[in-house]
Amino acid sequence: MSSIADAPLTDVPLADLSASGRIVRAALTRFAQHGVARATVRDIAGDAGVSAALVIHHFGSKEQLRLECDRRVVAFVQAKERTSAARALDAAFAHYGAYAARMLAEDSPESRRLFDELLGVSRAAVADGEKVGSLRGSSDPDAQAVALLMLGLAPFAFTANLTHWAGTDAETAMTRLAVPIAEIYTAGLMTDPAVLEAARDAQGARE
Amino acid sequence: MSSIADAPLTDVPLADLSASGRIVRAALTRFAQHGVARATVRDIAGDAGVSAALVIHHFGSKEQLRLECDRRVVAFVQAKERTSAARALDAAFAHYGAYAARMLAEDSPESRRLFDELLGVSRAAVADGEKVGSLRGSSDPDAQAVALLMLGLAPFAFTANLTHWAGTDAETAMTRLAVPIAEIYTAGLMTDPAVLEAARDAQGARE
DNA sequence: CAGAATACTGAACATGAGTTCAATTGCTGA
DNA sequence: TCAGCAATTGAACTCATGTTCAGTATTCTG
Repeated sequence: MSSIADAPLTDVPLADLSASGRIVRAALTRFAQHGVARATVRDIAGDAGVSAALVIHHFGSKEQLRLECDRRVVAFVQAKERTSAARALDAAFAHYGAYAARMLAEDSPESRRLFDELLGVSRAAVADGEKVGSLRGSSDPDAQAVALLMLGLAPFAFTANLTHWAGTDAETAMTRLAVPIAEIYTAGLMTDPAVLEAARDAQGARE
Repeated sequence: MSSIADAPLTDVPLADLSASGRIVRAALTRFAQHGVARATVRDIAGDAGVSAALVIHHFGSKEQLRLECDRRVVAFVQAKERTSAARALDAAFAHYGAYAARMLAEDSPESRRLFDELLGVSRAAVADGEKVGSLRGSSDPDAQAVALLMLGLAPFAFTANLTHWAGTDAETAMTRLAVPIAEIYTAGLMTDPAVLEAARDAQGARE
C-alpha cells in the first residue's frame, strides 16, 4: 500500500534528503509560491543548499526540473488513488494544491497533461460519489468534475491574498474559508433557481 | 450614469483608441493571458502597434503600466457599483476576470489593493443578497464574501485548460462549466452535512 | 507661420537569469 | 590502493528584456 510516492516531499525533513531530493522539494515550493517564471534556479539552489550549476547538472534545465515536479505530483496522486478517488483528490489539494494551481494556470502541453491527470481523478470522485449517493448528480457530469477540480484549487491560487485577508497564516485562513465553502457545497448559496435555468438556457443555445 | 469607465477597454475598437489607450488594452490582455512576468514590454508594444520605448515614455515602467491596468479595473468596478454590487461583480468577472485572477495570484501590496477593492464589492453583494433573500446567509459572512470572490475567479484562473477540456473557445467552455457551478450554487453538491460539521469543528478548534 | 512641446522611434545599454565549462572533491569497486 | 566515475562548484557566457538616449516627426499654440 505505501510506496515512496506516498510521502509528500514537502513533509520529509530537509536533512534526510539527497541533494537532488532537496532540489525538487525546493522547486515545488518556489514554483508554487512565486510561479515558474519568477522562481529562479539560483533561488531554488539556495533553498536546497547547493549551487545553481548542480541543479542543471541533475535535471538538465529549469524546464525539466519543472517536469520532474509534475511527475512527483502525478505519482503521488496515482499512489493515493488506490484508496479512493476522493481521498486522492483531497490529498493532492492538501499537499500540492498551490503547485497544481500555479501549473494549471499556464497554457502549455505539460499543464494540460497535469490537468488531464487531475481531471481523471476528479471524474472518478464524481462517479463514485454519485454511485454512493454522497454527491448530487449533474446534468453534465464531466463539467461537474471540471468544476470540482477548479473550485477546489481556487483557494490555493489566491493563497497570498487569503492569508492577507485572514491576517494570520495560510492554514488558518484556509480553515476559515472552508466553512462557507462547505455551506455552499452542502446547502447551496442561491435561493432562486433562475440562475441555474439561465445557465442551462445559455448552454442550450450554444450547442 | 454612464462614464468613460463604463466601457471596458477590451471592447473598444482598436482603431478608435489613442496610442496609450491601445497600450493599456494590449497590456490588460497580455497580463491576463500570460501573467505579468511572461508578458514583455515588446510584446505589448507590438500588439498596440507602437515601439517599446513609447510604452516606457507614456507609463514610466512596466510596473507602472500594470498599476494603470489595476486602476482601470477599479474604476470600471466602481462605476458599475452604482447600479448594484452583484452586477458590478458579474461585470468585473466578465470583462476583467482573467486579469484579476492573474493579479490576485501574486503576492504584492498592489495585488492586495485590488483584492480589497473586489472583496468590498463581494461583501456588498453578499449583504444585499441576504437582505433581499436571494443568497443564503452564512455563519461567517466575511468569509462567504471571500469564497464568492475566489470561486467566481477560479474559471478565469484556469481558462487555458478549460478551453482545452471543452475543445472549443473560452466562451463556450465557460458557458458549459457554468451549468454545474449553477447547480452547486442553487442546490449544493454534497448530500451529507458531515463535511460542513467537520469544517466548523476545524474552525472552532482553531480560534 | 514659427517655435515649442509632445509623440514617437531605432539603437544602444545594463542587468538578471539560464546554461556551459573546466576544475575539484568525494566515493566506489577491482 | 588507486583508477575511474559521480557529485559539486565558481566563474564565465549568452541571451532576453526593461530601460535610456539622442534624434525625428507631429501637433498644438501664440
